[in-house]
Amino acid sequence: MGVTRGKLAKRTGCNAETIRYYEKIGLMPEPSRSTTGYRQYNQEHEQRLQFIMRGRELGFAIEDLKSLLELVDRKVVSCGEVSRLARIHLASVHQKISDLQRIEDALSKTLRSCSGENVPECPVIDALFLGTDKF
Amino acid sequence: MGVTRGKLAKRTGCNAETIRYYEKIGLMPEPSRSTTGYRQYNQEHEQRLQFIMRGRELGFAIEDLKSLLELVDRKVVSCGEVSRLARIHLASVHQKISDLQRIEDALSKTLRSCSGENVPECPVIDALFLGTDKF
DNA sequence: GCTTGACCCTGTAGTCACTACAGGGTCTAT
DNA sequence: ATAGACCCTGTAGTGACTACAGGGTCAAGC
Repeated sequence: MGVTRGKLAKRTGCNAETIRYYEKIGLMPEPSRSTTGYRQYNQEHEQRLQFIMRGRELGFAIEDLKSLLELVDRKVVSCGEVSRLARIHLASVHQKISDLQRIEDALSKTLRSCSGENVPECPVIDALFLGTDKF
Repeated sequence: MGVTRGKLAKRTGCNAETIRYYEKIGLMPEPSRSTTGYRQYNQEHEQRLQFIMRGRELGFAIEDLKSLLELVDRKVVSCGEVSRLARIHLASVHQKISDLQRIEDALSKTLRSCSGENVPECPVIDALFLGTDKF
């Protein structure tokens, strides 16, 4: 009863080594073992792993997911606490986006003044060396 | 003649340990030393470090900066090659932004359906567990 | 029954770009 | 002379994995 690590990996799309890693850091519980020591995963493990994978896709840190899963495990899921964590995360995603947009802006401005030809004057290099006010 | 590592750190705003790290990985050259073994940095080192710092701020990877600085060192800076590297980097910044925007979208959509009150039904947790088509 | 190959186990080291010690030496000011 | 701020080296830690090395196990085919 129960699937091996490799099969769980295939079913979820998670790397098999990553599953072992999640167990090591306490994000996935230790599953039961076969007589020969093979891990045996059940439906609950699969759901939990998918929870983790969806959370990671949304950019939640491992620690965030630990907190969320702890709430689930203790069955004290309160929408208040969850939405607080999610809003904090949303704010940091927002911050990352605007940082990257600033970078994109500076880069594309500099590239626009670049001929792209094989001439030795390069505005990209100059901008990095001289620090124009673009950055 | 020349400033110590700590002083270069202060002048550039770079962490002093980071300067040592950049030397170790071959991004900064080994400077000359005082009789007692202290590193002595000059103007050229400072310019190079600022180049690196501006590049990092723009999200260039260390390896990218190595490539760019190699072109500079060999005095074969051709705008063609530089702009090629910069365009590749710009594309990856662009990709990151749109990934994050997708995440932002999914998160804020889910949060909108969340009351934020202390009720046990939480759409954020449900979304992670059940995998709604939002993600 | 034996072999082959695909799986599983463990622990450890590598990735990236730093950061933070520990355990020593040096420099400057009082 | 001594205190405190600096400098040196090497190493270990971060986050989130990934990739071995060196073994054991399982299922299929012959």
